[in-house]
Amino acid sequence: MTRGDLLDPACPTRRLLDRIGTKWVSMIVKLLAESAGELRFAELRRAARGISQKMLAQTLHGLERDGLVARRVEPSVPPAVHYSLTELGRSLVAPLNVVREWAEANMAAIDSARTHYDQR
Amino acid sequence: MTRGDLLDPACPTRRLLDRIGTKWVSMIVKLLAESAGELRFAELRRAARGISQKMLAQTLHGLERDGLVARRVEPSVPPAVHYSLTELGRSLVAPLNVVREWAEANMAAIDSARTHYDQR
DNA sequence: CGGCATCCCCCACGATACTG
DNA sequence: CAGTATCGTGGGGGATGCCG
Repeated sequence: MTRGDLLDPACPTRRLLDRIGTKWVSMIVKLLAESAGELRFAELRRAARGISQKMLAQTLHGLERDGLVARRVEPSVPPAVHYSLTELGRSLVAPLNVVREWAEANMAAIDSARTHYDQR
Repeated sequence: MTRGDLLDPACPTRRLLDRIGTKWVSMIVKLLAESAGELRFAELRRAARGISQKMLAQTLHGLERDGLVARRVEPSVPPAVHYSLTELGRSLVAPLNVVREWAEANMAAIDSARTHYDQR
């Protein structure tokens, strides 16, 4: 077991960051968490401003593959596909919120540091 | 203000993840946090197995620019450069630990989900 | 409606080499 | 020792178009 060994490529944290660090994951998890239920593909597409069809589908498939998101297909014409968080997915919401709170509290400081640094 | 609007490219969380999500950041922050003091370039290089000189330098500069890491040059021959976490950097350790704990607790479940998914 | 398929670009990252 | 410089590549990601 490589527990705690962030230096190892197999380290859980490193692998998790490889996933949730990807551009759209935290956004989609947040949208599904707030919806408190299911969202359709088009609804997600509208809500996630700026995302391309390709990346939305790709991200959702990745999340489904990881067991974080459930996909339910309604056999109608035209087809309706609904996405929701699994229990595992919901358990990730709290950790993400911690990160979000830190970011909201400290990104201004980071920006400020950056500006000063760049002006030297 | 774009507070809480993860959908906005200017959103703090999104921008933070763009930073700490980068391959080596969490690793270096962890090493500096555990050292409880300063580490030299070569020490970091040895500790962060697999990192290239280039990426180590690049990541450290990025962290310094963001005010998360302090750099202290000892004017000797050969030169000795010491890196440490700033207060801002140290404040990021706790949120990262939350993510790490979630990862350690749940990555097995994710891997399991992935395996099952792939075998269908 | 909910996707794949395709093309293309850019940049994170690695490998190697060189310097004060 | 602690870096820069340069080159090359893989894959993340966008734009567009087609399909059941």
